[in-house]
Amino acid sequence: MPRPGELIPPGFCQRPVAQVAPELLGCHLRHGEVVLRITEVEAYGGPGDSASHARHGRTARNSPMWGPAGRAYLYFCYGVHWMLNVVTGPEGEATAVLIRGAEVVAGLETVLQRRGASRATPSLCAGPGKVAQALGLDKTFDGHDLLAPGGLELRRGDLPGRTLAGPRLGIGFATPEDQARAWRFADGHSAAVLKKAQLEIT
DNA sequence: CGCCGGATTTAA
DNA sequence: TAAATCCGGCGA
Repeated sequence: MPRPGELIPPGFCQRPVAQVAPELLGCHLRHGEVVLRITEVEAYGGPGDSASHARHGRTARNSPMWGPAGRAYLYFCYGVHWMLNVVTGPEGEATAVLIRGAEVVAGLETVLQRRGASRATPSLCAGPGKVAQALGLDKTFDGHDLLAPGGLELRRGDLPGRTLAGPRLGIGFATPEDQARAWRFADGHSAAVLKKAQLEIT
């Protein structure tokens, strides 16, 4: 990953979701002074993936998934949390990557305030709801272009120390085959990864 | 470590 | 009207 800090080019996100997802590890999410380094992600397929929000076709909520790659798809979960996804693949395919964990690179004071924490710990941004909260995201960022300067941006970071993979979390409603798919990826050298023991070296 | 409530949106 | 790509707090 040459030139850390540079905006990710559109071609990066236009590839198949299972290929893009692990390569997002180490990339940076920037919103104002806050910069997070991605440590854990999950790939979600289109209508054929019974774990995906796209499984019932296009709806008002998931419409950003059908749009161009590199856009944000944000949705509200369990009445409490916002979840950030990066749309991937060709337009109309409806695939996306859920950002599940991150480390703080810059803007720690702001992150601590948003998270209601007094000091940095490995779990400060470990969990999809925590990532969105740390970045100060909500509905207004749904559909936002992450590859253009301004607002929330996706930028080059560094490479993960070691890539781990395993089944996705919280998808008990999906078919056994889709539950078994190893579409959760994490940086094995990072502490900001939930249920790390369930992952294996790739 | 495991259970449990929170609080809202969504779509079958 | 159930279920949702969770989180933090509490008790053991």
